[in-house]
Amino acid sequence: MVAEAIKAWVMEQGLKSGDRLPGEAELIERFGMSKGTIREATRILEAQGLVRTRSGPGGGTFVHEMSPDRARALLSSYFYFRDLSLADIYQVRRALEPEVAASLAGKLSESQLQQLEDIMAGYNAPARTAEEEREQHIASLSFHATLAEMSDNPLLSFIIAFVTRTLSDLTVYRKLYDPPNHALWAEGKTYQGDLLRALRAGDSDAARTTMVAHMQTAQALMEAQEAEVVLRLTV
Amino acid sequence: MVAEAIKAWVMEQGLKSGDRLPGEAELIERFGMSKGTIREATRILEAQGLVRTRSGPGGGTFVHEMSPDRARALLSSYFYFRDLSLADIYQVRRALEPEVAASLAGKLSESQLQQLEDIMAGYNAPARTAEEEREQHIASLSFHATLAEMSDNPLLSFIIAFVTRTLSDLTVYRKLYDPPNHALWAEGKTYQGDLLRALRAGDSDAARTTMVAHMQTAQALMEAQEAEVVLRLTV
DNA sequence: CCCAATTTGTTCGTATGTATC
DNA sequence: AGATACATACGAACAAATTGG
Repeated sequence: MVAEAIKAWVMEQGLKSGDRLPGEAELIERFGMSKGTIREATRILEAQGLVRTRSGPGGGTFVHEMSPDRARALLSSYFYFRDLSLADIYQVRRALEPEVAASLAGKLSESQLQQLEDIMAGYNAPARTAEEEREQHIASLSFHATLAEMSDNPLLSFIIAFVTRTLSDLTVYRKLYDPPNHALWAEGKTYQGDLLRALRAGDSDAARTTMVAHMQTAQALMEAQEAEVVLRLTV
Repeated sequence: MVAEAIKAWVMEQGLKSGDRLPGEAELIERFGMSKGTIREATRILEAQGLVRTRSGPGGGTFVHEMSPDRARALLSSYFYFRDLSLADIYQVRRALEPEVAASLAGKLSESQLQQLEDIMAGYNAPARTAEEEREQHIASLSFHATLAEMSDNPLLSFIIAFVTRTLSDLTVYRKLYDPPNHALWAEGKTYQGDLLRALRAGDSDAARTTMVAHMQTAQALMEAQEAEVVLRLTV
């Protein structure tokens, strides 16, 4: 396939992000294909997020560093036909997030800690409507994604961002925020406060055990809501 | 973009894997675009692994369930510009693999256990050439990918398959198998034997602690090799 | 503000390849 | 073998976007 050939050529040339590929005319000549075929090939590379094209003078096709969001979207379509359960997702969260918390204890700048506190401030007051409840639920998940982004491990950051985003989608899609479960929810917020204190104090063990407890609470909360939804649907 | 429109239409229709999309002619009519543009769109969907096309009568474009390997390849290109270190990869492995081992203890059929033993048999005898060492290294990683596939958690399976494959690539690319480090390597094999016994016995705690120890050994092995490589290159 | 040059984007007509009946 | 139904490929013309004078 032509796209593969172009991709191989680009890697062989050692092109970096931002570098320009030859224009359509030159690619046609170099690979001996018609314009339409070359265009299909560049579209394929674009769909894979490897390249981006602009028209106009100075335009063309450029090597592009895939955004985390694009990678997440591509991976999502892999799981489109594979149904992930809450238990599946939380098995991964329970294993990874305590590890992240422990590794970041004492390593965060004051502005980073402040950023996390700002997110928490978004759900200090109890939600009164289902709408508010949904927003707070999402914000609380973004707390975890933000924390993961502060890790200098890009693999770990990506996985946790992916997992929390998937959980957000599930929450909204299946309305897992309604009805509100205030008791467990408040307990979850307490854990996040404890976690922040441990991170600031540089107490790695406390951060880990707090996160473990938080994950258990969150999973219990979500699974209770899920059971509730099923009940509502079947009765 | 047309590809997005088609994708949305497919999801709206609730088409499942194997279902046929309208032919080019009908797509042209339905989306009001020319042949070439429609073709580019289907190529984009094909590149994302959502669709596959066949020529001939009864051919056409079909909804397709993305293969794990395709998903892995797409995700790999995300990390192409982001350099993953051994420490990054092992931070994830150390957190996830013991969890997998614990959750599978006592749950595997005899034929699954046999499959794992067969893989181990491939590196019973010590390697004598660098070539053999490389093959054994890869086989030992496939032991972990195979174990992960036995989990009924598709998210966990995918992540571990991705991580072990990335590690294989790194190993080959940076020749981390040469020179052989027999002492640590033998120790790693012992752990895998212990692990199999724990899995067969259904001892979940033993499986977990064995895997933890194995991960530590493996990371130490790999990092020692990495240091060795750097030394050879700089001296 | 408009014009001209450059480069991708789209269309149409036609021809070829490929698999099924 | 031949007809049919479909994707694949080519080429030439035209459209749209962007930049610089």
